[in-house]
Amino acid sequence: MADKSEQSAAASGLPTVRTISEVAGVSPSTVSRALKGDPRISEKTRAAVAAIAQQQGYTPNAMARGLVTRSSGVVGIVLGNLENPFYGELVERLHSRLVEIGKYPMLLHIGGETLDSEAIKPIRQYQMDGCIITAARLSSRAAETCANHRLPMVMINRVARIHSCTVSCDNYAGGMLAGELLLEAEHRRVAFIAGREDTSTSEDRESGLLCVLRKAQLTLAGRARGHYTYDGGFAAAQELLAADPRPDAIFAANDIMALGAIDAIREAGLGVPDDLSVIGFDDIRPTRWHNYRLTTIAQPVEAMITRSIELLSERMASPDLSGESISIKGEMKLRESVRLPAGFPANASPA
Amino acid sequence: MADKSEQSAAASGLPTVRTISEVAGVSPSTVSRALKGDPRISEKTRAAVAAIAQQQGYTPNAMARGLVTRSSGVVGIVLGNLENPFYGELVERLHSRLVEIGKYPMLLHIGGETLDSEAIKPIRQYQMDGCIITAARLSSRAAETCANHRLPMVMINRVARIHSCTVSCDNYAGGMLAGELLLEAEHRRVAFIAGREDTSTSEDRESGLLCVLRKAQLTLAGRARGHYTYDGGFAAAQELLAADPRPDAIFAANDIMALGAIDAIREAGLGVPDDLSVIGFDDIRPTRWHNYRLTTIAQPVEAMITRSIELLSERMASPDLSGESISIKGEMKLRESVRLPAGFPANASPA
DNA sequence: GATTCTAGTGCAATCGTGTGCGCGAACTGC
DNA sequence: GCAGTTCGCGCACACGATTGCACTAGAATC
Repeated sequence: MADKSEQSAAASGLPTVRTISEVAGVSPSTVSRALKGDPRISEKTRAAVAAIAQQQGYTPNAMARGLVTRSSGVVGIVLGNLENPFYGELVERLHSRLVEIGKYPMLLHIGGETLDSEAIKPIRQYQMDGCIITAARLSSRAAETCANHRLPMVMINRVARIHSCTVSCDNYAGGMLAGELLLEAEHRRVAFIAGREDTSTSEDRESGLLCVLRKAQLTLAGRARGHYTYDGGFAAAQELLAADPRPDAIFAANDIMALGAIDAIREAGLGVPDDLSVIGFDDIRPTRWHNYRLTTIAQPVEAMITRSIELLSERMASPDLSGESISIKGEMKLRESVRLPAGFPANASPA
Repeated sequence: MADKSEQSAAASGLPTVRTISEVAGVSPSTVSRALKGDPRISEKTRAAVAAIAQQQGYTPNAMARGLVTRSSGVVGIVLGNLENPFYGELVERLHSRLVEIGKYPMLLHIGGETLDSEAIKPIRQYQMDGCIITAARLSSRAAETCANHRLPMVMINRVARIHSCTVSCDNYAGGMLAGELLLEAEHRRVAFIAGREDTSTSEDRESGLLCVLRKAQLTLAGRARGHYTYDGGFAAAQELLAADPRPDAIFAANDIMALGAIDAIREAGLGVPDDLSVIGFDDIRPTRWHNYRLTTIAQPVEAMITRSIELLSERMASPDLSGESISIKGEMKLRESVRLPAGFPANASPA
């Protein structure tokens, strides 16, 4: 017995259940149960074990535990392009919420490209409990792997092409909000800067805008692609400005492109919002910078994360729950890149 | 035998070494060795095992492996405030380099605050192989924990208060570069916007600047704190502009603050670089935005990451290597926020 | 042809934790 | 006082991969 204890101590130097059990004079299983609060263990034993564990600085080995419970406590995270501050904010909050529920996030992938099966290998290697995906599309093989593995998965701002959960901002309603504001500000030549080809977010935001325009018997005064980047937005705005007559308002599918558009408009010698109004989507930090003061539709990040964690937790507890899609309304943030409608109260939000 | 195989298959559905071994008609140990390329296994057996593993879609269980090898393949990552795009860029590249060497990054902490011992718990739980820390300070207890654990650790842009490795930009030389450029541009009233109180990066950049000024028999024309944020830089610039005579150039300890400063200067009705030159540090994406075109000292991110991974790899292989500090020179990026020195070639870099 | 050597493989223990089942003691009820 | 129940705990195995050592078969040597 003493030999065994010395062996394990020599092996890693860190206390294990056996270390604790020998000090406490009980069996390893009792230690394990005591620390998990198993009701079969007497309160007296429990307290004694807990005290010794505390004093020895015991921390359970997550790998050993994961091996037998088949639950590693690890959640995979796939991030979009971090040049867009939106994802930075997202991952920061996601991280703390995951830690709160006792899970730790492992980075699977960063960047916008399609997620291939190589990138999701660690999901199987580490027997991940779940996965949160933002702004990337799974390759068909990768999706298949996830499905076979019955991996609880939540996609943020992505439509589900496979059986899974999604949480997104109500992009269609957001597009409508933007359109309504621009119409109230008496704009009639509204142009749109789209994101990437394959993203439903950009499409939905555009559809919302179009719906509102149609009701007012208007059509789009211009349309260009901005690839969700500043440079893309800049170039797209230049393209739109070349039209004759030029648009009097631009709605960009996200903030980064809107900022690019503002700079392009100004570089063309025009003023925002004097000559053109610009409205974005996301409400990232730089929209508040004094140079921009961009009016935008804020994504309800807090609510989206709360729901994502809920959906994920539920499915980690019962993997057979069916897929669910949640859509949350965004909120208009009125700043100074849109000409205010006549007699419009500065601090009110349009319905 | 058949029973056992069916049991393990039923347990998880995924192939294990045993599954492979039974199909191949060899023992699990042979499978393990064959897949690791052990020279004792004949080429014929190796190929057969590899083929079956491939066909069955076998992926080794990292937790089981980690349990016995005491190496989890996980590397902890501590990130600074992701509102600063610098860290976004950093983590994106760190991630891909880590994956290249077969390690996976787990997020330990995001944000600028001191790292307490709660946040680094997963290091022990998951028996992490190493840790990369950017822009956060360890609490004394956390540092002690790392030291006891002999955790290979590399800090990026942080001075080591404990026995470990650091990789940083040569902040002092960078400060000198900035100072020299401003003097060549015939500025004589140079002000500085500092970062947070406790950061050596800000201090070193300031010292470099001061050294150059001193040589030219000048002193700082102003100094304010910007807390490494846009708003902080904005407010700091306002404070500096209130001085009489006001500075004719501002060096900010990082780009985000420099951008805030530019906006403050313009909001005060002054021009950049006509009335004041502004220079930053980091070379984040927004410095290239058309509205700013900020001259800055670029951190050698690629080189810094390469060295960090090297240091970490070496120490994961031999944990007893002693601490090492590497400092890499940054590079001046000439843009338009600094008035060009008379007769200064636009595309040359100052010595 | 016997012996030594080597290449190739299998056995069994191990890492640290969780858990089904069994066992003894105490307690209850009549 | 005895049977049945409950309570508290330990035994032993499992999870999936790695690895030291033993073992076998064939080759090489004398």
